[in-house]
Amino acid sequence: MAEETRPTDFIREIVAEHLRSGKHQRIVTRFPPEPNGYLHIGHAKSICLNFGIAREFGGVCNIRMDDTNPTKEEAEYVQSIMRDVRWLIDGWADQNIGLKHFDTVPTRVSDDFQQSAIRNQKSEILPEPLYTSDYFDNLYQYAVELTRRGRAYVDEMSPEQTDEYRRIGKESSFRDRPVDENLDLLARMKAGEFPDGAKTLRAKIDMQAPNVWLRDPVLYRIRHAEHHHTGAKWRIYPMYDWAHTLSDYIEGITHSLCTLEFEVHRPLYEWILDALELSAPRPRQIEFARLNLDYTVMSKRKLIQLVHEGFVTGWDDPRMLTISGLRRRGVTPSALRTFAHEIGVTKYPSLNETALLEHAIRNEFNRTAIRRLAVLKPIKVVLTNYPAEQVEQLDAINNPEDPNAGTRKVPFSRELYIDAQDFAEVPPPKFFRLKPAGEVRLKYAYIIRCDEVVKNAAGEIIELRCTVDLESKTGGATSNRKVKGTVHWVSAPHAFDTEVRLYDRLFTVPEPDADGDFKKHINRNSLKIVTAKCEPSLRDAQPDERYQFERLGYFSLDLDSTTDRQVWNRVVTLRDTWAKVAKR
RNA sequence: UACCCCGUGGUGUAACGGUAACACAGCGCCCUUUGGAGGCGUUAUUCUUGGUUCAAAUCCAAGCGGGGUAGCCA
Repeated sequence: MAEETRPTDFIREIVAEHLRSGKHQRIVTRFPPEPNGYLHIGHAKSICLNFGIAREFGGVCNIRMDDTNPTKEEAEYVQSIMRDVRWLIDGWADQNIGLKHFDTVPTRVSDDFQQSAIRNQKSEILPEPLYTSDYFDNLYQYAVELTRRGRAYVDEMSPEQTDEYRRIGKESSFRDRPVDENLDLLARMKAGEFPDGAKTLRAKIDMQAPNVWLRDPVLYRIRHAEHHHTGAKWRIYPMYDWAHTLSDYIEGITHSLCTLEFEVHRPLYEWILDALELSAPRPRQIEFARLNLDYTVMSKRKLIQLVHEGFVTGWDDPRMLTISGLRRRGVTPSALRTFAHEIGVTKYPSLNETALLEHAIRNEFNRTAIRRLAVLKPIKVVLTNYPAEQVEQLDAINNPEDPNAGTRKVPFSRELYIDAQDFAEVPPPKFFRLKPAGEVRLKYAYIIRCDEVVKNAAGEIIELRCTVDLESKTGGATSNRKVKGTVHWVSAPHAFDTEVRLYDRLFTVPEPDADGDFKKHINRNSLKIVTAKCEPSLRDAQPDERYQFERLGYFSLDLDSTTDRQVWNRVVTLRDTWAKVAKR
């Protein structure tokens, strides 16, 4: 399997070296989402990287909610994130997930601290992730320690002034406050004595540093806000750099993998570990390029606009590249993992073609999907020389790629449906399908010839009257006759109707946000709903099964399905070389 | 503007100083009771210029191009 071939990237090389040299005995990575939105395929890349490394090197990947900003985060997102992560790694890295250990918060009390993996019990109750906010006490103690060491101070400048001073490299007049005063002020900040924005705790580094993140970054800000996880306990909240670095340290993370935009934060990450003189082994931050895909947008901000402004039906709209959208559409975790594996991991900010994702899906589904016959846009075909009351049960192969999938019976009768696209009254060149006086094979059945095109008053085609070569059935005398085209069909009296949702890309251009106005490139025809005619055996279709409607694509049952009416999602079309030829 | 990072076929990745490999996409042919799948073939003076070396995609320098950062967001 593709995902089993050994992937080697610069991060895995570093990890392997750290194991070889004995710097670490056991690898601990982490996936640290902020619970302020749904996970998307870019997060999937990160999940596959972090859990993949834990899995390959026999380590652990902690899942930690990076919840340091009470005004932006909500508990409901925690549930969706957990669901998405577990779905994506299920059956693959279950043994490597690091969760909250029986309600015990990790506390690094010794150098050999190690986070334990918790077995995925597959219970209905979602296990609890780790939370940065569980370390708030710890983080505060570290802040006191930093202040005591004279490496931090309480500042009173306004946000605007702080920005301005940072830009020009000027020191705050509060910078050289005595340690005792800083300690006192910090304690009073914590006690809630000051209003929002009145004071901050700042690291005392170097206001002239070329890297602006070293120009006395803010470590704590005052926020009189309720936190989704810690409630009303805190009035000061740590900033990302402080919280993330020390959470990594507390959990014994060995490799802290993040995206490129945090590259300039790394000196600060290391400064924090140094300033506190924290004992080895220390975590190491390594950055990689985030996932970019063509014909889509990836940021949470833009995805949320698509939802709120009604361009899609929700976070799990099958057109959305959120994990929940992909899941609903019918993409499997394994296909997503294969995709993540195939795009690789580098520091080059690339733009990947969505075609690669489609390929990963097709490649897997070709091996696993059950073949069925369905007609999306029916045209009636009447076989004039076939007995009116006769019904044959023909053998059809369930999956030519998998002999064990066996066969099934498909009813055949005098009246059928074929797809409108498989008939042309005035055929273009190289049209191998049905045309007046032309022949075509009905898959698993007979060769037919079109004798007559019947139209209504409006000139629309009502039915095709055809004759069937009665000897041409599989195993028959003329079954091996050379006929250029083969077409799918369904017996009219036996077929049943279903709703089928056909999806196209959400945007019309490869880089919708290149000009800063992605909404004007939205594809208004990204969803088409049709009523399809399906062969009877499809009545038993299962939600977790993937189907190929022959010659059309791969389909999956949508959760809107009821006992009365099935709703299908087209996950991806089949490769269609004829469509390309026809275009020219 | 300052600082940091990155430049290998159309796209993405590999080659770890020894003469450019793989996947996807495209195109052509073969095969086919899915115009699917499969098989075969085809696409690169490794951004530029200089330097080091017997030897450079790999090391060094400059230029050019792209990306990131400059929230009391993460």
